Order: sequence, then C-alpha cells, then structure tokens
Amino acid sequence: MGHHCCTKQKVKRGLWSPEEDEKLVRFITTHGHGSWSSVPKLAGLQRCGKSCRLRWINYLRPDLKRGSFSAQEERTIIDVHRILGNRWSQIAKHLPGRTDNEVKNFWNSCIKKKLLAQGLDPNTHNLLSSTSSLKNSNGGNVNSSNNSATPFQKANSSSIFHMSTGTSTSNCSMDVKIPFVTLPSVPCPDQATTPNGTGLFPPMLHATSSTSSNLVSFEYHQQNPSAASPYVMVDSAAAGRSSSSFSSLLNSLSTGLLGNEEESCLWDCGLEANAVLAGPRHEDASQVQVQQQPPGLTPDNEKNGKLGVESDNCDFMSTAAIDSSFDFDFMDRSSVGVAAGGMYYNLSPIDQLAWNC
DNA sequence: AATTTGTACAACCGCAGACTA
DNA sequence: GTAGTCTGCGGTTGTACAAAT
Repeated sequence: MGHHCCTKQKVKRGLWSPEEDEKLVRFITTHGHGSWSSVPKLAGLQRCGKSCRLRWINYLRPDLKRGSFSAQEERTIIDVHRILGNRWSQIAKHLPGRTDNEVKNFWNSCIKKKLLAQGLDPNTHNLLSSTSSLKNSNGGNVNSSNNSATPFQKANSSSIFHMSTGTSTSNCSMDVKIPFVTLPSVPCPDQATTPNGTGLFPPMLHATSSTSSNLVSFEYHQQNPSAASPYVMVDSAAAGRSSSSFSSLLNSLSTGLLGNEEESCLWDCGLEANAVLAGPRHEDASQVQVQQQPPGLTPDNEKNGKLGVESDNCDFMSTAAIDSSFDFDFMDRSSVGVAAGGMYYNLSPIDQLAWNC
C-alpha cells in the first residue's frame, strides 16, 4: 500500500536514475516545488511526491555538502546529540549542508560504534558501566576520581569535577555565590499548571559532559516537560586557560556572533571562548544581554523568557538569587544536574567547578 | 574466482501535526 | 467538528559496493 499521493498513479520505487534526477532538478529549479504531490506529474516523473521531496532534500538540493564528515562536524553531532537525543533534523540544522538523513546514517554507521568502542552508551553518553553508580536518589557523590566519572571527567583525568549533596534527601537548597547567572522563570499560558499558580515555571540549568570534545554543556530549560531547550553550551577548553573564568565565558556568550535564523540554532560565539549558545541568534552582538526565546513562547511573553547574562565580571551579584535544588533524574541522562535558577562558580577554572548544596 | 559478510547510505514506511475545505 | 491532504520526522529496510573467507 502506498501513500495517498502514490495511489493516484503508478509510481516507481527504488534508486533514482540520473534521468529522473535531471528531470526533478530541472523542474524545481525552474518552477520551485510548490505542492510536492503535484511535482511528479508536472515534472514528468513516475514517482510519488514524497519520494520526489526526499530525493530533492537529501540528494539534489544545490546547497548540500557532499563528502565525508569532518572531525569538527562529528564533534558537533556528538555534542548536540548528547543534548537533543535522536532529533536528527534539529541536529542537522547545526551542520550546514547536511541533511537529517545523512546525520542519522553517519550516527548509526559510525559514531555509535565509536562511542560503544569507548565504552560509552550512545543514548546517554555515559559510561556503560557507570550508569548505576551515577544513580543516586538520596544524595550521593559524583567525583572524577572514582569509577563513576563522567565521560568529560574521563577525558580530563586531571579535572576536579566534584559534586556532593551532603544531605539525605534528593532535593536541597544551594548556596549561590558569585559570579552567578540569572535564568528567569518562564511564563506559561496555563497558569494552573505552574507552581503555586504563579504562571511561571522556574528555570533549570543542567550541566552535562561531552564524550569527545571536553565540552561541558549547560542546558537551560523549563520545568514544563513538554518544552526543552534552548541550551547554553560552554566549552571547557576555554577553562583550561588559567585566566578564563566562567564569567568571561559568559561575556563571550553575550558578545557572540552569527548563528542562523533557525529557532534552535547553535550560536557560535567565536574561538575566544569556544562557547556556543543554542537558541535564536541575538541580532545585536554588541548588546550585553543574551536573549533567547524558549520554544513555545509567544512574542508577547518573549521578553519575559529572556535568558539574561550579565557582562560585567564583577557584577553577577546584581542578579537575583532563586532557590535551587538538585534533580537526580538528570544524572541518568548524563552527569551533573543543577536545577532551578542558580549555579555558582568559584572563580577558579571551570573544571574545578563545584556544585554544593 | 566464487561466496559470504560487513558497511555506507539511499530510500521507504508509518506516524503525527498542521492545514484546509 | 471532522475528514482529507500535505509535510516533516525518525525508524527501518534495501541496495551497492568492498573486504574477508
């Protein structure tokens, strides 16, 4: 049984011939595709519209980049996949000229095996043997010096990447020290579903580690489970420089340059800090504040959904502290979770970051 | 040289959401 | 409100080719 668009005519399946490719390219470059269901008939092809669309998108589009993936592209795929999972179309948006299909194939045929060979779970990016040790529902430790080291910690054996709760409960408050980032609460149209009926979801910040590029990611998202991202990702390579503090990384975020117009694009903030920001690009790179609109926000509440990052290294205290807690569910997925509003940084390099609560 | 096995990637399938009449 | 259509997505299968036996 074919698709509805295929039932109207006899359609050919399987690999495309060069003649078919030529017909499709000639038609689309001349007329555009319009409605894909009408393309085959108008282009003189015995294919279904869906097949034409796929062929164009995955193979014939002029802006496609052919050839094997570069190391940089591979790293990007791994890093974004760690955050987004199998959302291939979203991942592909971070790789100009690559299609979701291409990324997916590359992942399944190559990256997945590499991760497995490194003893990493391709789904969670955790060490395969470490999953259980990272689970700790009543307040445990995660420390790079033991066997439950995250991939990031493994890749940086000298790193001190330590977190402990010191309590017997999974939720506890956290001190907020400078420098400090404020992640504003996120407005929700359905006020009744929000905590205390405030109409706001507290923001959450989630730190994850990279398997391949020494990348520590900070994921900012709503507590509304239907909405994830945008994400802030900060490359720990910058932290390797003694002069680099987290606040300077945030400076780099705030002065980041181009992304693309996609809502969830990676925003490359330049080599200086190797920082990237996932989210809509900030049009005015000279402005101090990083602004992004979480998916689902309407233009009306866009302002309230801003992720604000102060630019002055010494002025983080001016942002408001929000009560915070750990969410150990995150640890199943990756490494270290810090929730609700605040993260503190100790004015030492980022691989000496410690979250205490 | 013939056959089997592995790999890369192109293409298909089914589903879900958006849109429209 | 609903059924039909279109589009996009992720999972899966099919195919061509290379490497191994």
